[in-house]
Amino acid sequence: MYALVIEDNPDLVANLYDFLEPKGYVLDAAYDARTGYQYAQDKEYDVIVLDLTLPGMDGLELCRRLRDSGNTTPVLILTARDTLAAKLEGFAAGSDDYLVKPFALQELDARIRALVRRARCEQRREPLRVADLVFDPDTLRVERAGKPISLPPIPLKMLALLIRQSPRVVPRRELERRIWGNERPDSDALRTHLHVLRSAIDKPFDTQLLRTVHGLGYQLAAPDEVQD
Amino acid sequence: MYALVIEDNPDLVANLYDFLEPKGYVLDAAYDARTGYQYAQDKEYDVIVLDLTLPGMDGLELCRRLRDSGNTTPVLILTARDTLAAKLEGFAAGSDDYLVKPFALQELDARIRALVRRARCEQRREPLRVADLVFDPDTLRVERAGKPISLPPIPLKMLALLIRQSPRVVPRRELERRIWGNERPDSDALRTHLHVLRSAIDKPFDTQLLRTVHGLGYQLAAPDEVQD
DNA sequence: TGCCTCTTTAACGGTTTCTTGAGATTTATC
DNA sequence: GATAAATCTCAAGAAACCGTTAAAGAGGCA
Repeated sequence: MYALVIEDNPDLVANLYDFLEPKGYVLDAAYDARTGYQYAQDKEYDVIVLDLTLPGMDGLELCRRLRDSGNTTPVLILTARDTLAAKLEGFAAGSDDYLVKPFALQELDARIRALVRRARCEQRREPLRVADLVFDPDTLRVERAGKPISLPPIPLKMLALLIRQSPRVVPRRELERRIWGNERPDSDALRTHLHVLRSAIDKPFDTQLLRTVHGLGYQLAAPDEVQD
Repeated sequence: MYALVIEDNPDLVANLYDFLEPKGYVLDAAYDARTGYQYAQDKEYDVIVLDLTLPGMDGLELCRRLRDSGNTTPVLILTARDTLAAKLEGFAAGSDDYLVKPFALQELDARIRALVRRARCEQRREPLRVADLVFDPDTLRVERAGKPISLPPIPLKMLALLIRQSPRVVPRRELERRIWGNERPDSDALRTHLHVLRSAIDKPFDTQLLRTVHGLGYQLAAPDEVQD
């Protein structure tokens, strides 16, 4: 789980590292608002933990800007301001949760997990479809036009990611991160796996579902949803 | 917005009605756990507000059973138990938020809204529009007057920025900063990209949407939104 | 051990996109 | 109107990106 901590108190950040990393989090920390905003825009996180009193920019302003720019990563505000008005402002700025200092690290962990569980929207248990392509997340079976298709693990994972997001254009970086996490290969292996996936699900058929959006990412969608 | 309140204190329930219904909620109330569980299974709610101390069954147990039976409706726990252990138990049972009594009704409202926003998985974001120009932030599709338009990444990003801010005049510096961060190119490349964007979305049509405000910046707006 | 599949790395050619710079045009100001 | 500053337009070389293929590691399994 990837989390971005935007907080200017180094002691608190150190605490978070100590407590959360053993639990499987991968943390990035930003000590001022500008850096935090930049990180949030450049990388994909599962959650952003945000302090409100920051050098550079108000935390609320940061949250608003993220939302304005289309970023939907869950935001948990962590602050000493405990007035009702402050909380309401926090939610109005587009945050998802508001935790008042001092707080228990375990509660923070629990709240983050609850948030991420929600935000991933993975409740779907029925087969997913795009045009005549079907993917069953339970059995991991893939078929197109009734014909079963077998895929190696990585291309299968890519398909799962893409079909869940369909017809969204999934940025290349996001795909890489969801597949390899932090230790992505040195080379551009994504292209090769994508080629395998494409050969399996598109090549034998005449309508193409997996499209490349040059410089941006990949998109799995029925032709009538995209039309050029 | 449909909410189910499972709570045995009639005064509190009455308060919730008074406060939430004018805000557009439609409330169902259950005064014991068994009834609450029944309601939750029979109808679809946007959110369930759950007290923990209930006649019939423990609130946590109710929450667990809901989750076990595949119900993914957001659950907000509302209780007087404010120990850390109780909170952790609440989240472990599958709830999404935990609010300790006494609480402000406005905070409850804010938290419910945040939850519902998430749970609806509105990752299918609404297309943005200015006059007959449409931009879909998910699929990155751009069209004007029904005709699809294809754009390179940077002009596309500029369009995304401008259309989100419409009809604000966005200063040139701000555009540059949002696109390149701090390492902007040496030359004035912005103009070229702007030119590409303009050729694509304005040139083939007779009303001009992307205006230059000399000395200040650029503005994307329908003609009737601008004062000359 | 030997065969198999999967993953990674590397290289090529083709394509799209980005930057740069220079000349033409517009706008503000006097 | 004239002038300076800001902006627009355009084309060409540089850089980045993409699809494809091949071959070298890595690991499972008989």
